[in-house]
Amino acid sequence: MRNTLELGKSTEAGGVKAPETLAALAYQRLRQDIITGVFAPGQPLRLELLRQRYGLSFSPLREALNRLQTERLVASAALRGFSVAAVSTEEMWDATETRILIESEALRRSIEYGDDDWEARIVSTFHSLDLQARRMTNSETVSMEELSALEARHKDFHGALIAKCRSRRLIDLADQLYAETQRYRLPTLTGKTPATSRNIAGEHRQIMEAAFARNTDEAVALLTAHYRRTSESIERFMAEHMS
Amino acid sequence: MRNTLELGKSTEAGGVKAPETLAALAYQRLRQDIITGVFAPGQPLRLELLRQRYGLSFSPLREALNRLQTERLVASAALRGFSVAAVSTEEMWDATETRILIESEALRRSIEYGDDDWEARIVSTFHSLDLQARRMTNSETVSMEELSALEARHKDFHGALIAKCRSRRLIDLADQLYAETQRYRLPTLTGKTPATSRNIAGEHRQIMEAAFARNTDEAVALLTAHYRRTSESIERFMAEHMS
DNA sequence: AAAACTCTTTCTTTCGAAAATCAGACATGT
DNA sequence: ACATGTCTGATTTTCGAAAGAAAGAGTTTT
Repeated sequence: MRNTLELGKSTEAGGVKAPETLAALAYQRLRQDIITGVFAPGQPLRLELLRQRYGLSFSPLREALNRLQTERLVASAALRGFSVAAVSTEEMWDATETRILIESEALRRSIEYGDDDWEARIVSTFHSLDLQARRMTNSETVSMEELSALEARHKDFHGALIAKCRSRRLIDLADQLYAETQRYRLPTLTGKTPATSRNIAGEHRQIMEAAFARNTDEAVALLTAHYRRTSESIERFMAEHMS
Repeated sequence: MRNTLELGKSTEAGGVKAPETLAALAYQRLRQDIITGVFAPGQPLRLELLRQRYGLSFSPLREALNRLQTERLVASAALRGFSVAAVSTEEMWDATETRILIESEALRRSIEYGDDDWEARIVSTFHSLDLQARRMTNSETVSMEELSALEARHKDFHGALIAKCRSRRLIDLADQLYAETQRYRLPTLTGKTPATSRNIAGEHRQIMEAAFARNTDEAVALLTAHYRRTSESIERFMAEHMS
């Protein structure tokens, strides 16, 4: 009896491609479940548990876990299996500052090489993000679906900013670091829903406008401040609420 | 019958740790064989072949290949297996410029935080590298062992420069990018043995001295020029010798 | 001859069981 | 009581076989 490789064919929005092997499927689902906090930081990832949860065998799970390990979302001890990577302010800051380094350079190059198409995509993703954010501030209840939709739009916007940097490596690294830092912004960790404390939309707009004005240094400074503020806010929260 | 996990216990020099699982062993050996050109760029990596070559089963090999894929040393098509990542001037330059970005920042921080211990290690590794290089320029024949010894010393020196940057991520990224760029410096690709065309030792010494003088901008500029010169030289060679 | 189809071969991918290892409980001796 | 050693159950890691997919050869059809 075998899982007959009938995988989701829909090429969904938000940059998620249909997996072509079970290992790729395991990677996507595990990654998502770690990023969204379904599995808590530090929690052991027992193979048997995952096998049941995803209906897969050891091999594809193991491959997925190995990939996630190199992305620092999963930790593993020699013969003691895997666990969700732990969180700490040190790790958060290292991820944040590395992300700033990568995205600053990527943004510089994108501004240099960016064309009409680039601007169009930024405007479009900014608008989608803004719309989703407004929709959520108006309603009292925030569903899980809306939260992940907001997250997807947010990711799209930041992706659009650096899309024209002409470096596969910078884009992939930004992607990785986005996933790492996303874990720290989770309501399960910070207790509050995003977009409440600061004027996030305003910061995004400022970055966009500086980029369009080809004001490179200004755009980079704004982006840097944007990321540092977020991490500082999380650091404050963690200091208060965790012993 | 099973491979009884009796792994090399010796903690060898050059930053190679004894593997604790067969998957880790497979990773190390495969990585080395790809970096040193035992497997040519673009060459398919058939599982059966690897199984025989390393005396391992599919599972550990597959895990190793997956890890190497995220490091861009191995490429894989959906259901068509793995192959050694192809080489191209575009990829080389992307790797080079990304490396410059990472190591420049890492060097800046290392200079800021570096202590006596840091300087000592740089002096020591520079000396070892210099010694090995002199040994090789004097003798006519260059053995494979000497070449890999030189490579190890070279890696140690560049590692020592950025060792005190206080960022796991920057160090690991530098490591990865070192491996990527190393493939382009291979005699099998460039035709010539290293350290012949330029005054490599002199460039290294300049970087070291600028770092010790806490002349940050100068050190970074020298390091950048060092890497760009190498890639330019390889690019010239490739343009001449490959159609 | 070109296109479409089937068959065969080759290879990857997945599975589930077997082996190896670890962690903790229990017992033994000092 | 405190080490020290052994056993046991849980878990990871590895293996080899089986299933599935792709590429190419040969065959038939248009």
